[in-house]
Amino acid sequence: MVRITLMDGSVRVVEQGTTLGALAANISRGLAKAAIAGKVDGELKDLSYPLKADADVEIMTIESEGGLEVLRHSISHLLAQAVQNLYPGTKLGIGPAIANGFYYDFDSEHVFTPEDLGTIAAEMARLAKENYAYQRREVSRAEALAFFGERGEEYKVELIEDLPEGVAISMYTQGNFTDLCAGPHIPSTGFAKAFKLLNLAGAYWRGSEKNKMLQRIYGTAFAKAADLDDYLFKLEEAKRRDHRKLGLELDLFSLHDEGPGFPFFHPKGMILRNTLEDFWRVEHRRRGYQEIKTPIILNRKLWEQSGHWDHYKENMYFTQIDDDDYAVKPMNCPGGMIVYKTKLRSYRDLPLRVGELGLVHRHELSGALHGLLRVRNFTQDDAHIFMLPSQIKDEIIGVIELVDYFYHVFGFEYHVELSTRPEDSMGSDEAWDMATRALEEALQAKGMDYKINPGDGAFYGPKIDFHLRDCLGRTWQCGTIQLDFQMPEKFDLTYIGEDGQKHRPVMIHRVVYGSIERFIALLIEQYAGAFPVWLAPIQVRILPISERHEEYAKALVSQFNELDIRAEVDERREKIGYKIREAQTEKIPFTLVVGDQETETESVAVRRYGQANSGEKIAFKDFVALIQEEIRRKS
RNA sequence: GCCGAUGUGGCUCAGAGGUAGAGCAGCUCACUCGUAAUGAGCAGGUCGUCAGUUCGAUUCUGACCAUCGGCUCCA
Repeated sequence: MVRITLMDGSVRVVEQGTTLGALAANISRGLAKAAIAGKVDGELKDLSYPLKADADVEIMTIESEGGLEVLRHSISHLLAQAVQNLYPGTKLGIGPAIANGFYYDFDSEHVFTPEDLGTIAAEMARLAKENYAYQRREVSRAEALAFFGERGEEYKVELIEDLPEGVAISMYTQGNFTDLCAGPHIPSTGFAKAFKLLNLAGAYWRGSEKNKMLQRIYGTAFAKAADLDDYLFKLEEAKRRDHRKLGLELDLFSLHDEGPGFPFFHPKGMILRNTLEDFWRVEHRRRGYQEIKTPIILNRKLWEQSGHWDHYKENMYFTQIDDDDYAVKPMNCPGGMIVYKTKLRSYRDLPLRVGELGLVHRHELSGALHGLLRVRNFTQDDAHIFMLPSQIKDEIIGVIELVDYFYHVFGFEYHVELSTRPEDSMGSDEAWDMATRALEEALQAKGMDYKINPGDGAFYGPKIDFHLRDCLGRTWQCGTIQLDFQMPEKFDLTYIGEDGQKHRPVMIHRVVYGSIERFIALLIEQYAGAFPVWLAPIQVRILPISERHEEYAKALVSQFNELDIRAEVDERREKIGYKIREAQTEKIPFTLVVGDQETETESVAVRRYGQANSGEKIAFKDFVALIQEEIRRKS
């Protein structure tokens, strides 16, 4: 007999060899039905796993988060089975569960088309109905190599060869299909009830562009059909928030063949930009930042000195002036270095916080361009902080707090990553260690959760990245803090210390928005285009009922203008319903209807965006107070 | 850059080997109107670009460009 401790702390004594499935049945009939896998002493196991010794056990149901992952992973095997049935000779890559579903990579003679997805899904449904059991078998390395080698599964062979010594190698078989897999899996294919194949993509084997490109099929799966429908509906909803669609509809910006990756900002988009920049300037001035502007094109020698020529050339654009080589700046820092060096600095000047809204150009691969989220020129809300080594931690904490404050104002949730030394980089290991440790300590001092991103730092230093989410759940790096011991060295930056001697300052590169363009894209999606009043390109639209109310409407507009409130009149000879509809379509926060009653009483009938059946009449001066308060609160 | 898909008036989309349509938007006219579309009329496209096949191509083929979904890369 073995003693099993369950999640709730209760203990069951069962016969040795009892399977997890039998244990679940022993606990309750409901659990037996919902169970798909389990955890034994924290390790994921199939329901068929026999309990050999005393253990802590958790039975996982299909509804639980871990359970959903098991289900999705199992359905990726089902996908592979269907594909190999339909397209014999297809070789298998990998097929994991991912955040919202799963994928499987294939190497096939057949080029999959979107139409094939329906055929494959039908085959999957057929296989699910057959209700094959997922049977686990542990094998020796030699046996596994022989099995997959015989079948020409070169990718599986490569995976097996890379498995560490001593690890158990297992294979799962359902019907005529066997895959190399650690498991666990659902008991049988019949559990796959609600799944959908979503799209096709190319993906390099093991994520390296040096390898062959495989064909990846993405899909998703849920415990029940209602959950799947719900998810598919949310995907559709998300498309409505897409900043590329809303940017066009709301007339904020446009992209053209004449400048791929070089966005054009329209008047309304400029209001957004300028509002964000104004806010940025106010908040930075308050925190002791100064502002500079450095040139966009600078001499080749500068880029050689900074190390960009050696480490960043592929991403840069070049030009010639009077037979000399110049580069268009991909970063603002070298310009900032030059400004620092324009005079002798004292330790009393430090920390020196110097900001720059700088337009940088970077050559991104054509296939990577994406609306305003990935472009080839963008404005960084950059700043370089020059400081004493003793000021590092406090300065980093100051930036972390600043970023947190900004994102909070816009209602963004974010996650943080710490990126360490990349392969192509400069400087000593000691300097990198010191810098990485300083960033880590600051994060710990703030009690922040963070993920480590090995080898993803800038070529001159490690960094803390702040990631925001787009409407489809993809995350984008926005804010970043990069600690740099290299540039001060390269440019021989100095300050005069208390001892009257020259010393080397340390510097931070940091951005809060990251890229104004990217931040605007995420804002559009965050608010679904319905901006809070302080950001809205048009804050108030006045709709006169008829021609005789136009004069009053115009008088209101000039009063709003006096107060820096962005207002306009819709003077078209249209019915009020038509004008209301249009103002709502344009997501204008406040629509004011003015007719005889309002004209006579110096009032306005207020309709807020998204609120039907309103039209509350209030005095004009009361409305002004209301909107001013809302602008002030940035809500 | 790589894999796949797409590319028709400002926008959303239909269409066929014989030289293009709809709705919305725009313009004109009428209606002067109280909270999500008043009616009528007009105008607007060398069908992404460049080659090729053909008596003839926007429709077939190829190359290129751009966009979309990924991979890679990064703010």
